[in-house]
Amino acid sequence: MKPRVRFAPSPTGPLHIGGARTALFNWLFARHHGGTFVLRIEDTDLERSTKEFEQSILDGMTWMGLTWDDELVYQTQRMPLYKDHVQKLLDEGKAYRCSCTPEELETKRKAALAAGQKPKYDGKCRKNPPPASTPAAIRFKAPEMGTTTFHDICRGTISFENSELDDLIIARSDGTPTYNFTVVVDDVTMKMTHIIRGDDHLNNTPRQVLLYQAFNYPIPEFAHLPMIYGPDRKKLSKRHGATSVFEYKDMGFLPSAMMNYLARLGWSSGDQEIFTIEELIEKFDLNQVGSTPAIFDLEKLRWVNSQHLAKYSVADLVNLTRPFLQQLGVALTDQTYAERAIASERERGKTLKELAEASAFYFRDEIVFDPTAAEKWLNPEGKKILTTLRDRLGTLNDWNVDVIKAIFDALGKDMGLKMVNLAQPVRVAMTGTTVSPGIYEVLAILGKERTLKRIARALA
RNA sequence: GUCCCCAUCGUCUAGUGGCCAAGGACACUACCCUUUCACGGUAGGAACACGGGUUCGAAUCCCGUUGGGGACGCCA
Repeated sequence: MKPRVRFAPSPTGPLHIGGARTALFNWLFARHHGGTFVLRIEDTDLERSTKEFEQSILDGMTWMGLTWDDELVYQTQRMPLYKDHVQKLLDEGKAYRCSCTPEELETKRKAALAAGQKPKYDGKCRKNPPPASTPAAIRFKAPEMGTTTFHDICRGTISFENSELDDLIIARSDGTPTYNFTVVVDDVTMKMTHIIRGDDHLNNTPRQVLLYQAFNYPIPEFAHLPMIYGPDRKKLSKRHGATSVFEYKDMGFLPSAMMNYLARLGWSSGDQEIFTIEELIEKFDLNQVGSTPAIFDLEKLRWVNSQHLAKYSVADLVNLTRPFLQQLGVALTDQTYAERAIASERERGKTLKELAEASAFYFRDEIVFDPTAAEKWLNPEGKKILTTLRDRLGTLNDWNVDVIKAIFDALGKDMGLKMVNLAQPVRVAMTGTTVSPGIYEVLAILGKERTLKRIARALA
């Protein structure tokens, strides 16, 4: 049987790293087995759900390359289905009306917590049902005794004492259904075979299993993925910095690298670190997913990104880098020039943004001098070197690495200088900084005209 | 507090009872390459949380302890 899996985000925020990882594992599982991956928008929280967030999540999925099958499913469009299911439980005496107010419940919850107890609904309305005229939420009548056990692909058998659970609300007093209820109704009616989701849902699972049983529905396979933590070992959140996938896009990470890195958080295939998307699909399966939480490591992501970057042709790299250069106020006009420039810098940036920043000097009419670098190298000694160099370079007809190197070699000998003392003032004059590709290469790419212009400006 | 989950280098992980005096990768350090910075190369430090079992044999199985996390909503 081909698996059917889903990713079920609620549109109350942009797609974040944790969600992207969950979506990725579902997607890889479906693609590996030739199954179906569907997207369900859990928008029953009318207060916080927005169309903007929904679009943002969809855009994030698209950017990551996580293509979904079938039509999008919206929970808000399935209200009749939930109503029927609620009614069914009510008719069968498996649910009851509850008129306890949220304030009342909150007070009891706080009291229980203060007394060191697990907050649980006390069953007031289960014993004394409110009159039909009063407004009420609907609660599921959960068994008070016994044990609920289910199987998890990542963790094996997990069981909870039913006495730990309470009668959860399945419909609010305004009639809208709640999460633990819709999830069960949807997963069953959408014929999901595997529920792959974050570890934080593990505690919800026994409640959901009880609902499956109440409806006499078959129970799917569960796989609770270990969570992703920040460096402080707490659930990844805003205070850990960038959490939205778009922030990573803006930092210059490639979707394939994000996929690769995220896949390796909790999953592995021998000693392999770098995977193409095709390899990921081919090799991924849930039985190689571990159960230990992982800490998000930006440095490793950068390295993975650099490995993916290395696979691109120079022409592709130019296109990839263009938007980041634009953001720096730099426009690429000459394709050949751009390719030579980017090619010279490609080993020097682990992200597209870093690559753009390192390459920007090639394209600026007036480079920006780093004060420390200028002070150190554009001193009288440096200027003397630049003056002499300008004169000698000016006589050249050919302009390539070989002839430029010859000029530097001769100049070094004539002035009795080590190459580093010769190269650095020129480097600062050309790039504004002390860091760049080989100086002959930089000059060769810049061309005679730009080179002489920049020397003149450094001398000014 | 209660319940549930987790526990191999700083980090991601390999390991499914003997092939492990624990392997790879990121990061770090040193050296090489070298006109700077990278890239690349070589070398190095660095882990089975602790205590009991089971077994001829345990990183691997069981129990406990400790530590960490998650959940305890008319949020999802």
